[in-house]
Amino acid sequence: MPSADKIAALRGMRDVFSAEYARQRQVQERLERHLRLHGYQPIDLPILENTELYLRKSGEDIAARLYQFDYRSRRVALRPELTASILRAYVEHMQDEPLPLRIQYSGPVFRYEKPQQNRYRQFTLSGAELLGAKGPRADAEIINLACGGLERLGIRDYQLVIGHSDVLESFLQALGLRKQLVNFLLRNMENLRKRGIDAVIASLREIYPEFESATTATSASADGEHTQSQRLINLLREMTDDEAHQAITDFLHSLNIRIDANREQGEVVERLLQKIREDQQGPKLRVALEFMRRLGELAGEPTAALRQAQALAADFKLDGAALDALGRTLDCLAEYGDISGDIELDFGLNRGLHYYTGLIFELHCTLETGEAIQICGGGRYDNLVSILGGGEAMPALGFAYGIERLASVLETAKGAAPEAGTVCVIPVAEGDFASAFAAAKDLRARGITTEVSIEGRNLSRSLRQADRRGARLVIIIGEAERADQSALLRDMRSRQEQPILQAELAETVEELLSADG
RNA sequence: GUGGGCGUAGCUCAAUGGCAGAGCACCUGAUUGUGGUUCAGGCGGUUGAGGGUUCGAGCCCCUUCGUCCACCCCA
Repeated sequence: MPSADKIAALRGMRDVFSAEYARQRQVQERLERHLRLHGYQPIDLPILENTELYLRKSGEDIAARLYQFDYRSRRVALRPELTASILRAYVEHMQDEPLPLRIQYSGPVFRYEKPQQNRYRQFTLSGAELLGAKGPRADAEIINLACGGLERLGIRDYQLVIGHSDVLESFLQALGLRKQLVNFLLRNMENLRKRGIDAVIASLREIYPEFESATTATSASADGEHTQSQRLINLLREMTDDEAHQAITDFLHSLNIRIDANREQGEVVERLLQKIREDQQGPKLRVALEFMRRLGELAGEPTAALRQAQALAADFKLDGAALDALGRTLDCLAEYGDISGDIELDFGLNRGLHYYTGLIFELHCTLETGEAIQICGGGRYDNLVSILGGGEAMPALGFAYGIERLASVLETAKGAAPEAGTVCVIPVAEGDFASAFAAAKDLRARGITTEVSIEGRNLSRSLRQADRRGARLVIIIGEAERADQSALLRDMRSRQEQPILQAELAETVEELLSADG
């Protein structure tokens, strides 16, 4: 028979086999129990959602990695995470529940990224969300819960990294930077830390050429301060976006100027306005970058890092509310007294999902290769409910573990092989299958894993197969047994066998197996 | 998106430019009702695809597809 081209699994998708499968399930089950013991109720959510759910606030990089498509004129997407779905479900069905609400979930998610070691396009997230709770107590509960799950799995050697997105974001906003620019900077904290300010500016120019003038070191228009157009520009700068927009539109109208019909008038005005405002972004941008550089250096032991951050905040005349809250969270966390991993503060920490509004944290483990691997991420997202159309804003936070990664961390520690067929029933001839199936049924009813050999090989081969597949006991039913409704029960370890009435088979097998322990 | 590695039997992989091989798996027999071993044999290939160089290409060159890994980012 001519064989057609082989169909392989899609890139980034994985087949999970016996030992690894068992390990992943075990991890999932233990975590579910752990979270349940803390009052987090499991719920199940759709894998397919309206694409819009992920576009509202997840951030561009998530959007770019979405598996999304049109299906019968609807935009749908495979979920890249579950927090958005949880909140969607909350807004849709759970707004009358008493708060705080504790929920857990587990299931596959999809992200179209380049696959590599410990990174796949489909993977499993298990997580918890604490809805309707604010303040350091709630923050500490979630962190402690996330760490507790690791301990529950026997992982005591891990690193907890805590950050706070408000410290940087509120500073950038207070500076009066354009929103686009703020978002860009938030995304590039890591970049700045690794490659320096120049690299960030270069990348800014590449992505947003309209900020070109803001990124050049010297301002060319310094001596144009008193020209009439400059006065007009200064006036516009003092207005809000809406006011300025209206002013320009009215101005053009009053002069009876018509704008090229190919372009939306509003768009032209918008661009003009943007151009006018960029010029003043330069100095602010430099202050922002300097602040980021210094903030990014603050990482390490919590008390010291926090003190340095407070000093930095004072230097830049920043109110330290976020830092105080962080300090209280750390105090609350200490009260639990069961964090056995290393704790580190990192003010440069910033996560890919852009809906975080306060606390953010990650858990890392070390693989046997010595390589660090992130196995959990989470944080606070107080405005996500209102973004998703909830009646009123609600404080909320949560975290999620990457199950495959957790399992790979445990792989080194303990690799319990899954049990294969415990009992194998071998019918010798065609006429013996009915009896064999009946015997197997009895055994399974008692919870004993049983396979029936259906290959139709001779007895020698069948026994060999049963043995190689790890059978503990073999039941042979053939011509000799047929007459008196018996079966031959063979112990594969002791190589001893005894005839047993088929009616008594299940009970005898159960006794033998329980004697094994 | 950037940079590497690898595509050879069902699977894992060998093969200084010179007869395409091994292990595992599968099948048969030694053994027609007694297993992990052993032995004998068998099945199995357009060397990812297409083009080029050469007397000769699995090997060198170009193109393309697939895949793994690193950077980026993340779980």
